[in-house]
Amino acid sequence: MVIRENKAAAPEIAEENTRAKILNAAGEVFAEQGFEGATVRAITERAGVNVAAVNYHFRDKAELYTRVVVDACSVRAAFREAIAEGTDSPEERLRSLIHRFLEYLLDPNRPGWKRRLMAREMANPTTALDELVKNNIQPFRDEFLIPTLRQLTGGCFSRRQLGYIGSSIMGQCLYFLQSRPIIERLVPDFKIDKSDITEIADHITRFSLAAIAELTRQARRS
Amino acid sequence: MVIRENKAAAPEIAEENTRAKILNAAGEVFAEQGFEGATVRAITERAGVNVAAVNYHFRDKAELYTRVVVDACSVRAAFREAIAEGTDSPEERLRSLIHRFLEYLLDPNRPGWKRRLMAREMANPTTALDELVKNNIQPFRDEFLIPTLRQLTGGCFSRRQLGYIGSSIMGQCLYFLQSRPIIERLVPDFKIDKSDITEIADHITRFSLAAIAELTRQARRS
DNA sequence: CTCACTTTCAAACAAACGTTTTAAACTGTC
DNA sequence: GACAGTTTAAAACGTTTGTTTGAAAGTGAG
Repeated sequence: MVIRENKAAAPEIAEENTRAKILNAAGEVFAEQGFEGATVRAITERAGVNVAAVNYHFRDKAELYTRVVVDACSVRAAFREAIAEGTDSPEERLRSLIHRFLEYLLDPNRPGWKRRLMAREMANPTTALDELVKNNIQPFRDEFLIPTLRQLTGGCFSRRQLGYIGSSIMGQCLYFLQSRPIIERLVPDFKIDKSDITEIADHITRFSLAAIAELTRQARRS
Repeated sequence: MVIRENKAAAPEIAEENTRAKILNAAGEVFAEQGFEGATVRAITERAGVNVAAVNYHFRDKAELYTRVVVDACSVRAAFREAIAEGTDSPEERLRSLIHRFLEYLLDPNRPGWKRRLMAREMANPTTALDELVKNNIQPFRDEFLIPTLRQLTGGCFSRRQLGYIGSSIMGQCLYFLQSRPIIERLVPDFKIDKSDITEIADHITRFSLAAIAELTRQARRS
């Protein structure tokens, strides 16, 4: 039985090789050219495999795209665990949420094409965006961010207002993913590495906590 | 000579008709499908003209796209004048800037395809984005927003920090353009009309002024 | 009405595209 | 080595695409 175990594993690895090559190459080409602009021949050429391999390993080009995009947008396991971790104060909690969200959006250790594909998907949605929102963004917002904001503001604001505050925070974070092409044109030599993410997160946290504190003060005064 | 003037005008009007039809139809189709996904036949069918008309009136599909996108991103004349208008206080000025920027991004009186095309262009840049940034976004940021922030903060922050504050404000505004597909999935029945723009602008102004006031206070205390 | 220019149109063109087909090569089991 | 199943490859297929072509129709001036 142990020998059979080994045998079953071997073809899996071989299959993974061509298939993995296609997935990676496809990710890059789709990120650069979008779905329509990317050709199966460009992808297979970059992968170093034969053009028929796409239809052997995937039903068609569209299925390849969906798989690649879903993978790019999928949550890193660490993300959900990290945002679920308890932290001491609501301030600290918001800080943590913002840091984690930015890490999810901008992780420099992930291939750049995943980040770019995610940005593309947000602008030109396919069904993958449904998954991205349902699995990652909506839980982040509804289960963690808004409740934290409710704590921070001590019940001073309506659900609608908390929603707007939430969008202000998410908008600041998403700016660095979605407006990257704009930023690069505004700020020469713009790049994001680990320390930049921390700096950005620190700024957004400071700015947002300051806003919340002041808004809460004003609300309590009236 | 006057008669020749009239004659010259007449064919211009006729030419504008087919050409305008193509531009409008192209705008819609490019907004829906992107450059590669949009076919010349889909565009001409929607425009109700012959497929060869595209090459008669425009050099090729790419030139049609560029013209359409540049038009979609072009500044409304009122926008530049409005943001150049003097206002009383820096607070009022920031309010005005935010309102105008949002109106530029989200104007419900403009065809929806222009807004969607602008969002697409930001995610998948062509040369049109260079123009958009250079003509609209960079002046807005560098000539109006940052100087206003400098006034509001009374010289407490470095250029870098003012840049971050600027990005926080712009990120909040761009969120409602760029993350529209996300918002629509988070918030059922989401729509933006004139009063929504005002409400959003009011929120972003309040949030941002509160943040700036508090951050400035903290900076002065240390 | 003639003429020159403009605009429109249908057909054609050449290339590209995603996909299919078929056979060869590969792999693993008995 | 035979066999069955998997994987790879090149060629072919049918369709689509952007563009070109050549002629007809339209327009306006003299």
